[in-house]
Amino acid sequence: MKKLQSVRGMHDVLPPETALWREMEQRIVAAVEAYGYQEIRLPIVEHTELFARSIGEVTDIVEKEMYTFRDRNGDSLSLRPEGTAGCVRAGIQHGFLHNRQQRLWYAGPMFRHERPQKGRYRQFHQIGVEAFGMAGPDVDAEQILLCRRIWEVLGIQGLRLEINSLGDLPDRRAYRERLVAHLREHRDALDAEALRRLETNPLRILDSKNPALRPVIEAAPAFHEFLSKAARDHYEGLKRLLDEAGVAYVQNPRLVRGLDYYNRTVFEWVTDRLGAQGTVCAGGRYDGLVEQLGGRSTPAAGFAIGLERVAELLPDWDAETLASPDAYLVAVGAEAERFSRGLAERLRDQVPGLRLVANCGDGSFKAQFKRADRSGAALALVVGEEEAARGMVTLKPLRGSGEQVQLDESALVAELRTRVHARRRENTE
RNA sequence: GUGGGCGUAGCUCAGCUGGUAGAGCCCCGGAUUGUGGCUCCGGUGGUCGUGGGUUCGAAUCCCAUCGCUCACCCCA
Repeated sequence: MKKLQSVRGMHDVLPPETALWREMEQRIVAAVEAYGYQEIRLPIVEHTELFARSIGEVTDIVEKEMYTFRDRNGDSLSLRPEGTAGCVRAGIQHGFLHNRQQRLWYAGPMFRHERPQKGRYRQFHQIGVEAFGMAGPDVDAEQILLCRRIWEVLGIQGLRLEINSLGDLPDRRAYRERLVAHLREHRDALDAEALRRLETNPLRILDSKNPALRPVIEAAPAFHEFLSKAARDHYEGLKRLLDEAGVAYVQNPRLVRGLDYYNRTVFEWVTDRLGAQGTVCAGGRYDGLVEQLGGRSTPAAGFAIGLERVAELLPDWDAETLASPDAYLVAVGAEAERFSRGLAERLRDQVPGLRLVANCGDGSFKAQFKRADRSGAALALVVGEEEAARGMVTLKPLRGSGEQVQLDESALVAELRTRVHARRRENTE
């Protein structure tokens, strides 16, 4: 039989690494909620049409990266390649974008059929936020500040913020036309790649690394000359807000998007520590999307964080410790086992947040202590015939200093409460 | 879709110019009759990714194939 294996580009997260992920997610969510964003839970599968209409028919994502399949009744469905489309769809469907502001966040897996490499997977995970009903650059700035706070609480340093304005749709159309015209005039100077992009995504040609194209690219019209007054003011407003907040940024006029729905502000947080996939977080405005999907015209802005990439940048948290239980209950002998089963349940009742492993599968004191040690527990609780007969429990610290002591149950509960509390505080600092 | 690197025990790897498989870690037991971590002793565990070829003989050489990985491309 062929060896069973996970699908290419889709990975398991195992303990103790899962503890790192939980910690990371909890901190991000806490930061997001500190700005009043509320959680929305969305389906992983949507009608294919939703993504075609929002992300864009001719984008790489829609053309060749979506997991698309037929439902039993013939509908074309797709695994979501990103979160914004579903969020907007839900907003329109339930009418919660009408005439009001909304700040929402979501988290979960996204799917793109790409060739996997470092930082790029076929199932990857994002936490994203979307804000609706706010047209000014203040929300853009707020979201960038939110990002900064997230890096702060995660202890991640050295990210570079890049920003740009894509202008509004008419600006972009006008620019695109002029750019295509310019490139057509110099068709002979273009390479095969550029010629292909001329039809699909001409803005991308500006990114070409081929030095032979440099003269043509430098002679191309500059986009910022095509920005409308309103878009320019918006962009200037954003920069002023960032300056006031003390956020450092780099203007990158070549920062564009693989998704068609963005307009005006786009930004990315980038690292050079991850190899080729350096974008850790990307976002921007998409004022036209709600209307494009059939809702009433609604300004909107959002961003998404790539969790696999962020996880790679995390400081050295001690996964073993985060994942390990507080105590391991050792019980040897029939009487002791009986007593310890009841004891374990009472302790879980009375000590909030206690993570207690009760020994299963018999074993000598020696064997059970070995298990206790390997479980990573800070404490061993020991019940032998002697303790069981007297209703006592021996508490033995397994890490650090401290002698073992015999306690009755209420003293044990008190002791565990203070230890668990102290440990929780430690881990959230 | 294209290219580079790599596939040997659960994990990390060694195995030189072909002579038919090893270490460390992990796991289990013992030295310690109610006490883990250190040390020592013993043990479990591999169709050498898969298929074919060359050869008396292949983990080792050749071909194919699959997988992983990194990069191009694209993006979170």
